Amino acid sequence: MSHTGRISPGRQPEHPESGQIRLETVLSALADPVRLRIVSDLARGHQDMACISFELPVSKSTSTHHFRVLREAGIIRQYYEGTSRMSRLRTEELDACFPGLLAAVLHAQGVRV
Amino acid sequence: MSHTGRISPGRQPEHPESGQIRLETVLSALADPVRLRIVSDLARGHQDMACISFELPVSKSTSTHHFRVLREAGIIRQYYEGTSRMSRLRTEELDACFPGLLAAVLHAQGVRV
DNA sequence: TTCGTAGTACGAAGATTGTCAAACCATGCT
DNA sequence: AGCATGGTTTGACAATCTTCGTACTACGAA
Repeated sequence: MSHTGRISPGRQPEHPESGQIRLETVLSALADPVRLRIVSDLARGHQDMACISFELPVSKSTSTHHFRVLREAGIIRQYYEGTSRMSRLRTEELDACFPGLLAAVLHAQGVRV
Repeated sequence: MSHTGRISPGRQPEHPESGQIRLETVLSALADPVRLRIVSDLARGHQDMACISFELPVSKSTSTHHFRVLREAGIIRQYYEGTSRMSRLRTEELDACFPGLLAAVLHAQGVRV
């Protein structure tokens, strides 16, 4: 883990910019139990987790799908670290777009903010 | 509007109780442009509107569908007044279940709370 | 270079969703 | 009674979503 962390071209996942994040897309992304759990886990202090460490009740490919939905909605940011794909919540950006939204969702999920 | 407002049996729409309202269902219900607009319109002081007065860009039956989704999610309460079905936001109950959620969504929609 | 690990890509199957038109029902008015 | 209005029900269709297994790629370690 001491080197560059080089990434092969075409492996940088696409993220929407803050200004492009749409409310409906965010709500839609959060309206799924698996994704809601991913978001809750991330907020519970497990920032920058690899996909594998979530222990989701779905297959690998389904897992990839859900992370992509969250990423394309603008809810998480992902980057590679070795073969692992790390995820973190885009908390500040999301709060700038939709103040209080993520906090309300997390609070409803029992995550203390 | 001076009389009893009698309702034929079987026409009282079913609503979930406060305790039965689920976050995922609420998020899912709000993740649609037509329904988001209905909720915004209701919040913009048009409480207790008949379905007809929303001027939605969909057919009658689709309109019925969206109002049902909102009602079954616990977001609106509906009752009959003559042949009209009136709707109102379940603001307090929703805020008791998921504090700040509706406010955040409405704020993101440009509705001042 | 060979192998294992972490994840992605690609169908495909099945369920859900948003939409409509047509037929229907309930209420109020004439 | 008859009619107009507001809404519901039904059935259909297309699109999207969730899920999976299989095959594949990228990286790190031996």
